[in-house]
Amino acid sequence: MSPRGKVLNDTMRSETLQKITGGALSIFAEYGFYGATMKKIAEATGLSYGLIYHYFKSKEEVFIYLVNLALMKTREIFEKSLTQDGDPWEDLNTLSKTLIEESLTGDSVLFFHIMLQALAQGKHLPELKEHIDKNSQLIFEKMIHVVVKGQAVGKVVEGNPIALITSYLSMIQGLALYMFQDGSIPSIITHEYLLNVLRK
Amino acid sequence: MSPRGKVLNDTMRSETLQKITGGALSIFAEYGFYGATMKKIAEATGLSYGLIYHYFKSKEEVFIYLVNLALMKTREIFEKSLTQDGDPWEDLNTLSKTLIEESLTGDSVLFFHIMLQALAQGKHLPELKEHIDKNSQLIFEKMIHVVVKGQAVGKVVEGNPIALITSYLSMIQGLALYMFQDGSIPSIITHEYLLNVLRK
DNA sequence: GTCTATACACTGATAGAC
DNA sequence: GTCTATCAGTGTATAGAC
Repeated sequence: MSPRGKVLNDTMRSETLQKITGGALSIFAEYGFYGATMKKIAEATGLSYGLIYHYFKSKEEVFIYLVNLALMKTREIFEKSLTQDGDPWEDLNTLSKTLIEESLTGDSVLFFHIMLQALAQGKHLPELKEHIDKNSQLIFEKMIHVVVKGQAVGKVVEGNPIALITSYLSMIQGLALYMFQDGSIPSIITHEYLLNVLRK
Repeated sequence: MSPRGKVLNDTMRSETLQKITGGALSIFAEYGFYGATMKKIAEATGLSYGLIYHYFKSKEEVFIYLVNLALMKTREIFEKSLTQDGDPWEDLNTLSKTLIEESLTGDSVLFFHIMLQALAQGKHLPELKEHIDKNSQLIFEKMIHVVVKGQAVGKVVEGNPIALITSYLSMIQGLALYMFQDGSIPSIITHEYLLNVLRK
């Protein structure tokens, strides 16, 4: 999972490693796991081909490393926004605002694209599927509390909470896909449209 | 675009061609354009490797053919559902019901997966992007009329119609992505959750 | 740590037998 | 129409010089 088995998740070992992961992120996001090649990644970083193998032992390991990074960033957003100690609708508002205004803009959207590629093509990377499933479940559990509480106070629309959350998360992934093609879309989409999914 | 340049879109030339497109559909849907190989496709059809090249001149041509098929099926659904001569909300209800209950179930979902793969990785197939953009625009135009009319009669929520439609279409693509992983989700998602995006 | 050169398998596409 | 055999090019990963 982690390169050379010693790198911590919070701080990168060296500047070179940052260059590699940065280049790999953009290439994997654009071409997917199979379409990305080590040659393209090397060219994107400006470094030499063989050097990547000094930091990662395989292409698959680079990809899994980046997906885990994306999973961590995503979970962090959900955990920070859903404080669960005040108005549940306020939590959902903060979450939606953060997702639309921060996660789906600039370079941050690359992490969503990586997730997209992992979901669309990662069926044959078992280790990947495990991590994704585990993290998705944690996010789901976190949201269920807020949604149910929101329904109790009459702010969230009726319906199966699992179905509502699935709808919500689906729209985010779908929006990320749209922004893949056309970068001009985000400007007209505000968090209010995302909240429409849950609003009573 | 069309195999050997003479095949009509409505009727397949032979049973063999159907086998090829069927196998190719499932492989492309699962692996994406780059991850799919002609060998895998041949194995999925049960036919020999070289035979595919008797019907299509390249892997790219097979993919583009299938994406166009998916685009046509998608457009057909939108055009049939949005009659535009009655209650606009009724149109949106019909559309949502068809999408959830027919398009996102069984083998039909493979066409959405193909679209997903094309959107996620088709940036470097220019011919593809053209067709997708053209068809997307037609769908958008068709929907705008209904959404604006729905807002006029107070059934559709306020907001930028383009943003509302983008939200709606994003959720569908996102749901297709979810069903890629977990086939059990569709059972709890009804068209009502999709309509929540537009409901006032 | 960083680079170039290379081994080796796989892929897309073609040729040609039946 | 259908098949097997094959070619040229590309891809991952490694070896080894500096």
